Amino acid sequence: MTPGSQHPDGPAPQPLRSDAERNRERIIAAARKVFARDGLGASMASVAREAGVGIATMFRRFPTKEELVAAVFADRMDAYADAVAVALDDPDPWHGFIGYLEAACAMQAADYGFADVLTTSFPTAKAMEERRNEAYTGMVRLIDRAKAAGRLREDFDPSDLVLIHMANAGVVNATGDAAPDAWRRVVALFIQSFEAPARGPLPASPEHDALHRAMLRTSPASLTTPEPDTTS
Amino acid sequence: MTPGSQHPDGPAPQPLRSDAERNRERIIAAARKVFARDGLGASMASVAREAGVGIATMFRRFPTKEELVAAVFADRMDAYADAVAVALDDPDPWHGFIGYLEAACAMQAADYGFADVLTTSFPTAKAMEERRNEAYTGMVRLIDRAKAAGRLREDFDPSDLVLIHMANAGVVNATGDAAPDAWRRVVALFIQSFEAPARGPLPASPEHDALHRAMLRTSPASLTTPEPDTTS
DNA sequence: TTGAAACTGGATAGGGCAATCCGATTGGTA
DNA sequence: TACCAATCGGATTGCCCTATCCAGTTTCAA
Repeated sequence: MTPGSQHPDGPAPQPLRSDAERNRERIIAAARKVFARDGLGASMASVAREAGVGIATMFRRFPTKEELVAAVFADRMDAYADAVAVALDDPDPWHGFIGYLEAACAMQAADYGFADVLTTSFPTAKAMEERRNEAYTGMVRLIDRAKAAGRLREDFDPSDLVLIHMANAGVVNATGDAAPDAWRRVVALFIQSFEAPARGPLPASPEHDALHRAMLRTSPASLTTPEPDTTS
Repeated sequence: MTPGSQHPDGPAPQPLRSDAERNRERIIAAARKVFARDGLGASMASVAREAGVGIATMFRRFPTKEELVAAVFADRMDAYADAVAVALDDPDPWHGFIGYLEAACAMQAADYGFADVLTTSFPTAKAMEERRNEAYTGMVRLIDRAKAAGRLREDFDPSDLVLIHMANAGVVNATGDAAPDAWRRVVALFIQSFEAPARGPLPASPEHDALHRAMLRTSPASLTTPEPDTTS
C-alpha cells in the first residue's frame, strides 16, 4: 500500500526500537531451536516461552506463524542453495552429486522443522520460493553433469530429488531421535539405485506440476504433537 | 473385571442389541472410508457424520479413538499378514519378496490411514500387534530365502522393511492424490538397490529396539488436516 | 401388551491452538 | 528531565478437537 522504496531486499524502512530488535532476535533464536526440536507443529506459545517474551510480542513482530517460519528458515534455505553450488564446484560430477544428496538429507535430519519446510512448501514466502527454485535449476545442471559422466542412470529425473526428500522426511519424522542415523542407510540405498548402469526400468516420474501441487496441498500445521504425555 | 470366558478371540460376551450392532457396522464402514481418505487425523465427529450417527453413539461403542482405529484396521492388518504368506508360497523367492514389497506399499498408498498405522504403531491393540509380529517373522523367512537364492543383498536387514514403510509413508503423505503413483517409482528404486550383488557397503542398520521405540514415540493424532479451505 | 434395560444423539465439558485486546511499561527524543 | 509514542505481556477470543452427560427413544423378553 505504501508506495515508494520498494527495494526487494529493503528490510527495515523503520529501524525498530532497540528493545524490539533485541526481542526479535530472541524470538528467532528461540523459534530456530524449538522448530528444530519439535518440527513445525510446535506452538507459537512454546516459542514465546522459550524466547522469554509475551505471546503478543511475537505476533506483533510476526503477524502469522508462516512469517515466523519464513524468517527462521531463510538462512537455512540459503545453506540449502549453497550446497548445490558446492556440489557444482566438485570436479567429480558423481561425487558432487552424492555429496549434495547426503548434505541435503542431513539438513532435513538435523532440523525437523526444515524437513517439514522442504516437503510442504506451503506459501511460506517469496524469498524462500526463489531460493528453492534457484537450487532447483542448479540441481538440474548437477544431474546433467553426472549423467554426462556416465555415473548417473539416464532415466533419473530431477523430480526424483523431491521424492527422496519426501521419503527422507518420512524416515526422519518417524524415527526421530530414537534412531537418529536411520536416514543415512536409506539415502545410501537410494544412491546405489541411482548409480549407472540402471538395473532395470522404472515406473514413470510423476508429472512436474503434480509434485508441486502436492507440496502446496499439504497443510502447514500439525505434525508431531510435542508430547502426548502418556504416563499410563 | 468380569471373570471367566477369556477366549483370546471371543468378540461378543454380550451379543449387542440389533440396532446397536447395525450402528456399529455403519460406524466402522464410515471410519474405513474417512480414515482412508483423510488419514488418522480425521476427527471423530466427521466419522460420526459420515456414519449418520450421533457422536455419543460412536464413543459408547469405541470409548477411544484408538479402539476405533484398531477395529477399522484389523482386517487390513490381516491382509497385510496374508501378503507375507502369499509371498512365501511363491516358488521364486526373489519374485515373492518384491511382490510382497510392492503389495505392502500399495496398501499404504491405497489407504492413508493404514499408512499412518503401519509407521506409528502407537498402542493400537493387542490383536494388531500380534498380526504385525506374525507378519514380521514371516518376513524374516522371506528375506532369508531371497538371500539364500542369491538375489537379495547379504547385508539386507529386516529393519530395512520398516524403513521402507516409513519412507513410503512420507511419499504417500506428501504426494497425496496429486501424484498417486509416485510411490511406485520410489519402491522400484529401493528394490533395485536391494538386488544382489550389493553395489557397495551401507551404513549400519538402526538398533532393533530403536525403531520400535521410534514407532511408539510418534503421536497418534494430527496429520493432514482435511482441508485448509484456501478459497483465496 | 407392557415395562425396564439398553441404546440414541444433541448439548456440553475441558484442553490446545493461532491470533487479538488493552492497561502497564519502557525507549528515545525535545 | 519530561513527555509521548512505541512496545510489552497477560488475559482473552474463537475455533476445533476428544470425550462425557443426560433426557428422550427403541428393542426385546415376559
